[in-house]
Amino acid sequence: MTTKNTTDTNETCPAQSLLKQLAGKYKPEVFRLAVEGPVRFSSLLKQIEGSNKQTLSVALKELEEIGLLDKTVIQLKPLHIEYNLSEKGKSLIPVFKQLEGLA
Amino acid sequence: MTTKNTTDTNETCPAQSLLKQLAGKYKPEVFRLAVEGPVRFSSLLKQIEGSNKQTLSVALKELEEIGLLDKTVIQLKPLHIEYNLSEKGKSLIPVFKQLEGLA
DNA sequence: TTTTGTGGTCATGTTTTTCTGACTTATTGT
DNA sequence: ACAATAAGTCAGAAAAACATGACCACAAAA
Repeated sequence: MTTKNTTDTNETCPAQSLLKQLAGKYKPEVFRLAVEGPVRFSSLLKQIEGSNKQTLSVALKELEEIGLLDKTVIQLKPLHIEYNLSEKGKSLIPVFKQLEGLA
Repeated sequence: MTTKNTTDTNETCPAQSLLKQLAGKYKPEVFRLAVEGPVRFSSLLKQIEGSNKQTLSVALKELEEIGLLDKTVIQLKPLHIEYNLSEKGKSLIPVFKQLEGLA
């Protein structure tokens, strides 16, 4: 495993980790939908063809963890949760735009 | 029930595939080095810590396939091959720059 | 002649990611 | 009472990505 560095972050390339985190299944899709407005778990499940709970759940959790989405409990009574693009998330919009232009 | 679909082409998001193709192991790293000048198989293997032939080989092949790198045989006698950033590849530089700024 | 270097492929493992189906807590609808 | 919706979790299986070591052709150096 070539363990040679004290800090275990062999990240010579800054884009590497971010890129990996963004590329996960459904993530670009979720991001794109979140740009248009708040998104919800069950709606995403229906909107994203072939998606499944587990993967979507992990995708949302990770997008939240890296600070691109904010999770908000809107109501407890009929449980209602929303995910919104954070400021950091918004700062990624131009990157996506460029990417889409090249795809 | 994860909605069964007749047509199996679920590419609603244009950034999706490109993002996935860029995020593979060593790929951002290779890209970054290719920005600085032509890169070669064996040099990359040494430069990229913990890299292995197989994965690197696949990475180069895929970067070539999606048209980001151009492969050139420089010499046959002592076999010498170079990979250079293509025009499409160069057009991705600003995207990477932005990504690095946010990472 | 054996080793070194370039640029890989191939078969086989291991690891990570993704998928499936069952289950949960709580509320509203029939 | 029973089913449905919301927003998930959990265990296990399948698929995709990644790593390892052997091997190949060819050339040059020791």
